[in-house]
Amino acid sequence: MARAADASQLRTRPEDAEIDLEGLVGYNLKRAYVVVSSDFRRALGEDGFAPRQFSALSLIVQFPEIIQSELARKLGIERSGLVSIVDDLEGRGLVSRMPVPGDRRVQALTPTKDGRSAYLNARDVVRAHEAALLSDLAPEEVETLIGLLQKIRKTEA
Amino acid sequence: MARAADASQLRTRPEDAEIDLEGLVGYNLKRAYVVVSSDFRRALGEDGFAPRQFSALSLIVQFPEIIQSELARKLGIERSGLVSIVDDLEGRGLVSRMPVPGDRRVQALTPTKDGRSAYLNARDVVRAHEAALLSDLAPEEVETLIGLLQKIRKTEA
DNA sequence: TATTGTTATACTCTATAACTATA
DNA sequence: TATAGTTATAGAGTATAACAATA
Repeated sequence: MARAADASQLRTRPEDAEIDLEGLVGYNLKRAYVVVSSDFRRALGEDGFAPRQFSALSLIVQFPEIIQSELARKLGIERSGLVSIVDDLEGRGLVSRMPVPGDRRVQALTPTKDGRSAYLNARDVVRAHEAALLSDLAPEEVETLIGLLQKIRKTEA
Repeated sequence: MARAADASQLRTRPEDAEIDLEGLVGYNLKRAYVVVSSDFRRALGEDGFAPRQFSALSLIVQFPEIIQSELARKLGIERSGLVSIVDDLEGRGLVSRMPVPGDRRVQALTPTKDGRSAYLNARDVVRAHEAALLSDLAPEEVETLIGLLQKIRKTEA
């Protein structure tokens, strides 16, 4: 052999040129999400919103009187998983479960005044966190990225 | 009011035009990752590799004799979290923990013959899964997406 | 003192199944 | 029969802290 090779650092066979974890969308999605979500938590602080609380509150503010089943559907999670999220938001006085005349099975979710302002405040923090984290990307790149991610989401069953 | 509004479906105030969960990179990343990873699991089957087993095996094949600490670092997880992943791969006979002369603390991870062929086989299944799932994206779009995701990863602490 | 692999432990997120009260 | 909310439960995945062996 012409050169000594560090077996732990170099590819050793021609077919290994095809071994490329970095070329997979799934792997890169996961790694990028870890970076963004941990920075999200850092930005929102110890007792701030976790990503799922923030998403849920955002949709409750956007669609006041949304019922839990519909919110779960929009978030892409099971109804059962939403219970603790709403419990938390209600416990903080940010959201109210309201009876709906005409169907006593359902609970309409409405933001309280505190909930609306807590949301608007958190939204600004989240925007600042994304702006700082994505400062290496041009605005068009961020738009492109979001468009491509939404294209992938649309392929869902 | 000129038109009746369904409060659960329409924005009701001007400032709410700025409420836009869909405009956040983090939210879209998470949703897209859920789509891709659940399709990954479906494609690889009940007792196939989970994403993290696949990633670990891929790097062990790419870097034979890699030590556990270094593999954890490359994967972006803690050393302690890698133990059960390697236990699983070793239990299936796909990877061996080998002593390293000169430093008796470390374990070098090497794929077995079965491990290498199981990996190459799984890699083909993963590629087919991604090709099918991303068939709405042009090849340049996939490249662009991966490039942008890697840019985000590079901002990590 | 520092590092490697390991164990114990706990926490977050999520899913499934079953229950209740309604429809 | 079917649906909305709920509870109980379990399983990934991951992190932190501590330990033994070794450097």
